[in-house]
Amino acid sequence: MVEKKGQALNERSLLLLKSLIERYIHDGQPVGSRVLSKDPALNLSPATIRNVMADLEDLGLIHSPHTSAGRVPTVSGYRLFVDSLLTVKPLEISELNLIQSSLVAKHDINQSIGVASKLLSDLTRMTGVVTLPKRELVSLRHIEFLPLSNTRVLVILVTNEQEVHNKIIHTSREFSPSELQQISNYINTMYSGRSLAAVKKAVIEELKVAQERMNQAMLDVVQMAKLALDQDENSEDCVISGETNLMGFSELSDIDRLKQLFDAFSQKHNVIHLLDQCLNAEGVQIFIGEESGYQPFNHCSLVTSSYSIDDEVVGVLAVIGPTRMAYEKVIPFVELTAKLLGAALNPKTLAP
Amino acid sequence: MVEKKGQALNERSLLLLKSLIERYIHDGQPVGSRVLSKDPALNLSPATIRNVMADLEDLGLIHSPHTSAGRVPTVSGYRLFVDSLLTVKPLEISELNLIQSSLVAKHDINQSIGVASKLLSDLTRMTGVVTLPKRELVSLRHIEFLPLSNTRVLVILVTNEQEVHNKIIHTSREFSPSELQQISNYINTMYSGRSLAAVKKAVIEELKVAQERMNQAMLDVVQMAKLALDQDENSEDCVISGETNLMGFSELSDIDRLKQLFDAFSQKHNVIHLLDQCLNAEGVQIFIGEESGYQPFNHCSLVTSSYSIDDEVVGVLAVIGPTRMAYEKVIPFVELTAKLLGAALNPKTLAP
DNA sequence: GTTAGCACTCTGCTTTATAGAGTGCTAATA
DNA sequence: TATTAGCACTCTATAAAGCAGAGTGCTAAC
Repeated sequence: MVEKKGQALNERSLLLLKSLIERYIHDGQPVGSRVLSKDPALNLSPATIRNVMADLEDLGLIHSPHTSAGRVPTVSGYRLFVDSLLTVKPLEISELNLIQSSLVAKHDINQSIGVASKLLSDLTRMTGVVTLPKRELVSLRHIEFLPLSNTRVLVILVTNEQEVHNKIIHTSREFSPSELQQISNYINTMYSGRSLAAVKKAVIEELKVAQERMNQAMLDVVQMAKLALDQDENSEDCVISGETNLMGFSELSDIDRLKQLFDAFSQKHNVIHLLDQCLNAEGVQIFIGEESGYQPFNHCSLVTSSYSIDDEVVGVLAVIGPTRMAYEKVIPFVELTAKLLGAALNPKTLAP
Repeated sequence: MVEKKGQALNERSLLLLKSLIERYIHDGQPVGSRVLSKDPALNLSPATIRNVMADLEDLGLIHSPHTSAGRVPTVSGYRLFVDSLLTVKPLEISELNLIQSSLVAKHDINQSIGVASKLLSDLTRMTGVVTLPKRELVSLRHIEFLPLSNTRVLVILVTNEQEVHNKIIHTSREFSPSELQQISNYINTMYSGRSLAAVKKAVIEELKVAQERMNQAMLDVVQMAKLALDQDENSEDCVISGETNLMGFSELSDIDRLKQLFDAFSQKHNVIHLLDQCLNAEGVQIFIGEESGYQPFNHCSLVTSSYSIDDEVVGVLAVIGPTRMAYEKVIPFVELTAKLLGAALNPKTLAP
């Protein structure tokens, strides 16, 4: 038995680990050999179980808070569990219906995002986050310039049927309403239908050409377009709901830890940065405890999934909760919500 | 002494109450007769102080957590304190400068509100709230309609130089761009410069007239205007910052209480409703403990002030913290912030 | 009216005792 | 050789007991 240390685990050890973690997730208390011995799937005596547990502890998969206290999973233990041991549980019909009906209802983008975030938090009783669709990836439908006072111009940017942005830019000189009209006409005919990223790229290209050719009219157009497309920094990039749900969990009941967590939620940019990493990965991705690399989430897990509009990944959503969460339910739930949110945002699937 | 019960308090008792509350606010622990006897302003023996404290307790101004524990102020005690005993402390120059410079900087309305809220929370190390200016009270500068698909129309509403709203409305029939142009021209010439409330009233009046005279063109105009002006329900009406600051206070360290408090913050509408009550009152208003009548705030105090643009009250700001807060500093601070926020939002004081 | 003195009460902390849970090790068993 | 029963041991959690300290209310003296 001692020689086995560090070697691959056999079937029985894995089954035992699975059983232990399931039990711990359910009860929230360190699991001892006695309770596990009653699991009919194992059918082992407490003594044998203790031997196996000692092996698992040597491998760093479980850990004993103190001598007389059963075992709890470590991060590595959870990792192994979600990667290869987990039996995902199909969603209940009622939940499925709720998600479907909530997201299908007529909403603009922001409302849909809000609904999704609230669904995530309400149904899991944890915290839900949804990032807004990356602006560069949606396409330009229509742009409009309205003169305000002096050199200030209001830009209205319609990205698809549902979504309208507005912002104020400061131009280098004063433009007349008809000039502005001309400029927007030009941009609309040239670029509408293309993605904002593509438009931005094209505009920068045009800028060079216009400068070379000393084409003032063209220069006005592209400079204006550039100003209009430049990112606004302080835009709210994600919607978080159900923060207070996390206050109920005993593993997060430490007030300092909670403060860090809630500070993180109100800062947002760190959360966004973390989620942005998932933009590339398709499907569900999980961060357990310190795996997120973000200290306030050390005692939390994130179950994330990117979501796509028309097969293009545009955003990420996630459920945040204590490491001890019902992964087998949360994972399929996050997966489905991502899928349905993507569908709900797709202009093609919307009634005109 | 016994006959005095229920009668007006003499000078000395009030001075003692003041001293006691100041001490309690400073230390956060029940104040006993021994410590108060060392206050040179009182110059009384512990025994005498105990007698006076017994009177104050009979009057419900202070309260003893248990037999051997000094006294703490009750809500009535705090009330008397802030109403008649408090010596407000002038702001420090550095704070004054910070507020001034932060608010004077060029911002649009939303940014100014955010800055004010953050100032309130940062400088008090408690929670800051600022309601957005009541929309009815600002005046219409410009309105514009852009056709989207079918019967959907994008409304751009410019209320003053800094502020732009946009929303989508559904019209009864399809309008051509030129029709929309005509309609907006008409509304702009007729109503711009008037307050939104006045415009709304006038529109409803016109609606009747147009219906009577069967004037279809006019009917189109006013119906469109009405749709454009109707309130959007789910608009975010206030900005809260520094929620997590409240996690540091021992009197709020109960996790259930905190949960209630944070739920209240994320719901917002109850907070807004509470603050709306202060719209009528000029100057600083204070709610201590249960006085707010809103259960989650039972262990908190609110120091509120309305703020005005051009002598017209348009919104409210507040600091929320534990009942045991440094009122003498918070009050002048809230007062000043309200004044400077109002000035910062006044278009007349802004550079064109 | 004010104050010193004193018995009394209540908290908060430390100490001690006890029951219970769970372990690791050893020796017996299949 | 793998499994199991048995047992001494460790650690926690909880309650009970003891004790110092803070503060009070009351009485009697000033």
